[in-house]
Amino acid sequence: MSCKTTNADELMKTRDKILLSSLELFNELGERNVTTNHIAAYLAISPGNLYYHFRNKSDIIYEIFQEYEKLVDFYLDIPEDRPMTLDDMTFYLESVFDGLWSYRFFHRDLEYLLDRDTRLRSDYREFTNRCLAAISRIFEKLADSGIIEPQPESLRGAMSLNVWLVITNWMAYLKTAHAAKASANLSLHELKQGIYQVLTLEIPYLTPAYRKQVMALREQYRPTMPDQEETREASVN
Amino acid sequence: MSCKTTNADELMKTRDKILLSSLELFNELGERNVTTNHIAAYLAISPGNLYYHFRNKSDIIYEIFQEYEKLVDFYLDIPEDRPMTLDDMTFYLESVFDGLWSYRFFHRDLEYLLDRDTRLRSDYREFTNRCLAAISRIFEKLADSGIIEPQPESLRGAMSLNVWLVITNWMAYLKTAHAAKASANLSLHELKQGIYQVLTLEIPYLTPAYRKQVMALREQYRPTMPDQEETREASVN
DNA sequence: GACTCCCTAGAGTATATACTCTAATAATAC
DNA sequence: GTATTATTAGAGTATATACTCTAGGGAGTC
Repeated sequence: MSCKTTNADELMKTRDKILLSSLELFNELGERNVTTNHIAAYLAISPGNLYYHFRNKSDIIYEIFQEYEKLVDFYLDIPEDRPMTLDDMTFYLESVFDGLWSYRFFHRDLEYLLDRDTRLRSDYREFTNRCLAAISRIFEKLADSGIIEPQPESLRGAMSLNVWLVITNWMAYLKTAHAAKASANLSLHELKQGIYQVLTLEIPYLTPAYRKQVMALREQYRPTMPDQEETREASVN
Repeated sequence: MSCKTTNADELMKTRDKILLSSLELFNELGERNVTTNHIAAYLAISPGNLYYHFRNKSDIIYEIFQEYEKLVDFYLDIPEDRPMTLDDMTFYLESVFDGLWSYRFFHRDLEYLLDRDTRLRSDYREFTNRCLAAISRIFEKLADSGIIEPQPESLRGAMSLNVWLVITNWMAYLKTAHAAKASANLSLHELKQGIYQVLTLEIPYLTPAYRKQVMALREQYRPTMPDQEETREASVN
């Protein structure tokens, strides 16, 4: 998570280097703009070598998705033996957006990817359902802890879905509506302003006891500049 | 809106037929899977003919976007000379989802399209801002009419953005998480269940006077089957 | 040294895609 | 009718893309 490994690590197996570089390139350029030949060239290996390790591009993507899945599942594991704190909630939010950032290529071309790979489609479907269940469970436990008012299950389901929709669409919003120029210059910091939006959804349900605290937390993620961000261009890539 | 014109209309100019068929094919198959040669073949005209009318594929997409923009702008024109009713709100919601349906290819490959066409990028950016402003204005007028409680402007802004995120991501959610098999079988009716989600966002802000009415309205859009929809496959296409 | 197994190079291929070019035809103006 | 303009056909092209195939190197093992 913290070590900034450039892919050219000599200690790494070729197979892992392919996965890592593919993820890097996909995130940077979009899956659609990254060919297997690009990946091979980037790693300075031959296409034949790449295809020795992976049957095709879909297999690379599928394996990257499985890593993503594993990461999110790990973070969204709700401990059932203790009440939930505000810190827990913050951790979940931060983690989810971290994951979204690390595998940000995925949601960009989601529909196309799922059309091309039926394994991926059904896996992703289940993944979504697990996430929705986790979000709903978080709401439930937040209510148990007196942080938000308890809600009937049907409403909780719809609320969880809205949270999911906001989270998974936040990146696209930033890249399409926010940045005026290229889509390259986008930071994890900006992405996390999505937390502000998620907490906005919770506001009406906060208990008086916790309202102030959560509102203060939310304030920490408030977008610095609501709109204009034209000033920085020469940055990444 | 209502006339189901198949594109082979003899009365239509070739240029318009190209636009119409392109939209049809894009919606059905996704822009990424539709080439200019496909479009020409579908219309039974030559590629040369197509390129006589449009310099390139981007120009076709750009013009389709302008139609989309015009449609939504038309529907989201808020009359300032009278208070807003619940029927107005319903009309806005229905209209927005109608537009989303008619140009559904657009949001699917949004990021790629904007990367390829800078005109489109800046136009879309402004389009988004107009939509957000309209949503915010709707909230304001709903408060004026006593349908929802009035909210400070900053909260209204964040709420409007959440509404926008839910609306623009609802289609992707349906296509990726809902349908188990192909992504083809998706109906306008299902899409409009997104209205249920949008109204879910409003619930906490409803005034006692209107709560019942809006909740009843919301109920009309409740998803029929929350999840499993495997049973129908042989349908469209 | 020979055998085996894992890995790699790199040229090559079938297919697709966006787009061009030339010539011809239909429509319109005079 | 003739000139002009708008439209169309259809073959063709440069480039890209996912992927294959053959040959061989390097390291361990007997």
